[in-house]
Amino acid sequence: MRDVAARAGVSAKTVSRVFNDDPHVLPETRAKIEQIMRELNYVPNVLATTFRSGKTSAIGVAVPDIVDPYFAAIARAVDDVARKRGVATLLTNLGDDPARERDVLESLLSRRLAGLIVAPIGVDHSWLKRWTESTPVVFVDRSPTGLPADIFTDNDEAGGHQATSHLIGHGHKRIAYVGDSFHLSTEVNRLAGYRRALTEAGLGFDEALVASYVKDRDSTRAAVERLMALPGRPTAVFSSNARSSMLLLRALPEASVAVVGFGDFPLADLLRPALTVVDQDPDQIGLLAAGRVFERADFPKRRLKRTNVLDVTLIERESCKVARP
Amino acid sequence: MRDVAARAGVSAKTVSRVFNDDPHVLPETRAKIEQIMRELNYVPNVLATTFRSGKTSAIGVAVPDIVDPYFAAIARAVDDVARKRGVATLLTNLGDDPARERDVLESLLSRRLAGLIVAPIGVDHSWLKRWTESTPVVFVDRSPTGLPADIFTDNDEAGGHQATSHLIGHGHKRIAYVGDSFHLSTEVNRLAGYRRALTEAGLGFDEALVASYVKDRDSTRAAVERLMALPGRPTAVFSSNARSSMLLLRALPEASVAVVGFGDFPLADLLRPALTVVDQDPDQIGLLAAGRVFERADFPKRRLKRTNVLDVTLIERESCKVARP
DNA sequence: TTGTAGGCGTTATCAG
DNA sequence: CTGATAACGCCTACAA
Repeated sequence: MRDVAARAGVSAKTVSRVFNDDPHVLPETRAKIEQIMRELNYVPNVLATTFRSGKTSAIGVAVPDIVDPYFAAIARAVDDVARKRGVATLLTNLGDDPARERDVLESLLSRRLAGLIVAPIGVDHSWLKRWTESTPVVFVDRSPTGLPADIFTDNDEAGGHQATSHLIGHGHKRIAYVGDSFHLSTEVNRLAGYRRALTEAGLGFDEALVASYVKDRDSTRAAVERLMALPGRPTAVFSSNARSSMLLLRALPEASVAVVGFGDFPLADLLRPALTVVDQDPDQIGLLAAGRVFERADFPKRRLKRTNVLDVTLIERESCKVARP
Repeated sequence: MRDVAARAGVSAKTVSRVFNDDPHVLPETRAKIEQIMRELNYVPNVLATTFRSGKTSAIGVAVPDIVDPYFAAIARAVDDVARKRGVATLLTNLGDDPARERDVLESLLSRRLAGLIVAPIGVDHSWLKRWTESTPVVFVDRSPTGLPADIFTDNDEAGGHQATSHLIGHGHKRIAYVGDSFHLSTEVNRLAGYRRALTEAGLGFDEALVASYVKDRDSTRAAVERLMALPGRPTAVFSSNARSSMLLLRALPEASVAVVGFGDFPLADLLRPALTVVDQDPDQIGLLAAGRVFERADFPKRRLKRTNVLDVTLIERESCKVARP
């Protein structure tokens, strides 16, 4: 900037004004400076600007796993919204270690972002309080713990209920539940919905039918073997998330049990049998969360509903129809 | 920091020293300061540090589309490497407008990252030159244009040749090529491989068999209809990328033509027929690219091979066997 | 319309 | 081993 100012025979402040579209600059002065900026290939130091002003024109997104199409879709939806406002989106992977969540998030927050959207993996977010005083933080998919904050999530309980009821409607009486970890609000709620559906149908809840650590090929295989060897062998399975569904389809003996999954994913409809799913709307969640971040930033005092639950819908395909009991 | 220094009765510099593990601090002074830092919940301002030092402990990754599992895998692999070194990864979506590529990348670079990994969408990267003087930039998947730079890419030509030869081996003589845009080096090379295989087999290259704008449902449908109505109707298709493959499988009349795709994707093996693919190794690319960034950062003078081409391998499944001519 | 002074939080330098 | 001072590049406030 110094060089530009020197070459143009003006002060640094005037150069700064040109960049910030300050109207109080003579057109000719402006033209000259712009010319020299191009020549010198000058790009203002965003860092210095941010440092000085305390805010960057970027929002952060943190998700457990960027490879998961659900989170990728949320991230892209956020990016679309931010892009329209000329704001950059910085995405980061949380990984699978809850203990590192704080480090990763603070590394983002310390860049003085204009906002942060997070699908958490941790079990305590009270430490986030001091950050929320200066940066709007919006949760997606999973609720925060120990912190009041904006959250956009799916109606997991209703979805679990819908999926299970649908299988019951197809005549199944022994329905297994397959999921991964239980420290997430989503899983807890989906299991609750599953349980309620069973109870309402007078089927009763059997703990043996719950397989809760389906995370990779081995654990999936083990879970399937255990379930299939059960005295009252299940004729149907409710898979509580897309990752588990994909693993399950690989491990299940072909067309041996009916399946309904929570969460649609690419190609689910091209499988044989095509997978019946409870469809979430990650694009919508990303859209709303990004909108909320900007709304909080623009109108800090506005009172808004913190908890926002989106409806889910069942997409009936074929996998719920196989193996009628 | 000021508060901490005041409370500890030392200067700011000493506090700074404690943070930077400077050995020239009395253990008791250090203990006292650490104590007070905890009490005050002091977190150093990364921005100020970066601003001052000119380098952040973060690397950037920019990809065309984060929803594409290939790019998501690269990003996660990079993150894994960076995480082990205690470096954060900032990911960003380039989108589909080549004109915006520069803005997005400069917004990343101006944060003074320790390095940048980019799968470009643009057609000119000469402007990046001034940045590469201060920041290691490594390309992945697609080559840069107008700029010498590190690049890790698949052997696209060999892959195209392999896929096409494989179909020829199954007796096909009319093999279509389906891809998306042609301004990418990857597509150009895959087409070249396709062409070479045809020529080597004495089959000749027929421009009518090339469908180059398969980007969404409509364009895919149109392309398939055109190809199927051709006088010499193709009995096989080489799809030059995973996105096109997924679209194609949806649009193709069931089991009507043999297919080999470039790029594996989740569930490709569970489809009926299971898709035969040329397998890339995005994890490996991410790993190598991240390694190179750090190597360039640590040893600026070391001479390294710029262009790095990774081998691809054909995974034979079923889709290449249907519709034998 | 343009310029000057001061400071954002940290660290390098050099002195004590 | 510790401290004072200056500087990183920019912007706000104020002055000319």
